[in-house]
Amino acid sequence: MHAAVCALQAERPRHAITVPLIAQQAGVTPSTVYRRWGDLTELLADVAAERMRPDAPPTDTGTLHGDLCAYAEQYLEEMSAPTGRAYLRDVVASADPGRPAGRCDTYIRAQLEIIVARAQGRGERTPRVGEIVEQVMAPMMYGILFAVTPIAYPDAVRLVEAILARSTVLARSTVPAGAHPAR
Amino acid sequence: MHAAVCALQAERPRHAITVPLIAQQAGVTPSTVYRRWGDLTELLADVAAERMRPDAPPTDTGTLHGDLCAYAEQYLEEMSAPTGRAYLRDVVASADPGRPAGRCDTYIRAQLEIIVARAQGRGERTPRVGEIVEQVMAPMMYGILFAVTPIAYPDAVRLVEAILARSTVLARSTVPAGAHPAR
DNA sequence: GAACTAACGCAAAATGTTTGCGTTAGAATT
DNA sequence: AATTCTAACGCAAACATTTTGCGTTAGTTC
Repeated sequence: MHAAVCALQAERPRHAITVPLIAQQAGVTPSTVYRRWGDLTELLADVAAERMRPDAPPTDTGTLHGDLCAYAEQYLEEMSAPTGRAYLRDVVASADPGRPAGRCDTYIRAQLEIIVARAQGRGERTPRVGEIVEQVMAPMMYGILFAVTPIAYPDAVRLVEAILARSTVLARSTVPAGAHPAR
Repeated sequence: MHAAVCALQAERPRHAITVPLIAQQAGVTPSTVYRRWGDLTELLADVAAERMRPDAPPTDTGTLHGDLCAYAEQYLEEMSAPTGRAYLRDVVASADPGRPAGRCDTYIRAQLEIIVARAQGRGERTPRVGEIVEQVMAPMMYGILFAVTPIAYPDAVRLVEAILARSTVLARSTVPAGAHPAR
């Protein structure tokens, strides 16, 4: 079923995708879709959330700075494109208590968790995952979904460097100078 | 027409609102609605964006800290409620080039502009509006739209105090000590 | 092995959406 | 002031989608 939706999304604009079409593509009747998902909105939200599930751990560049930049930039590139924005819209549009949007949040945190754990394993000082979500991912999401002047590649780097600079400053005031590299 | 939508939203769940219903409430025919807005999604997005237009300047508490807290808390209270979340969803769901979501961003920045200008008029040092959007409003939006553990009242205060603390720190390194109060 | 459950297909009914055509009200032009 | 033009609307028919009742089937439990 998810495959059917993806196939149609690849060849038609969003507003031209209907439940009967999906049903036909998937070889079932529309009533099956309606009974399982309720309506088109929920189905698309479910598919979009599933598509956002990471298929691999974030790339390991050797430094926290590199890992965060790579992750943020890849996410931005994916979600600021028309296709990605449509996924985000579909995910947010759902009013389901199953909360496809919540799954996105979970996926993001899981990836960041890996990056942070790796950095700590290398002895790097790191912000908490919640802080990264708040100060890097959230502004990017806002930029993608709301901002009139769209957010761009360098902004992602700036956000990452800002939070790293802050955690360094904080660190300097709580641990002896020189206990860890400047970045 | 907007009044008709609001009236229906006040007495029915979101999924029970249809174009023919709105048309009847507004005393027009459905075709009028379809021709003007295209579909229900766009109409709801338009109405939701309009409802977010501020009807008054932000309350003046006498300090930047107080103004920002008041604004952030009022916004959070409004948008984290089921009704407000529905507005946000409707706004984001639109794929219109007219970008109802962009209007929200504009409204927010306009209100923050007022708060910042007032603070500067009092001689307070302030973050830029863009920074406040990025570090206070964006995390709140993310919390409302995505987070599994919902964002709450104290978080808004924390976000405001964090950005003010940062701008104070920055200030200390670029202007003579004592040139402005600690907060 | 029989009863139960959940999910599905089918088809009809209900509801929502699109479109062509005629009308009207207001603005612009002469 | 009369005329033309335009944009928006109502109406109604054609069309598409959504909902629902009923019968069937596959898988599960007792």
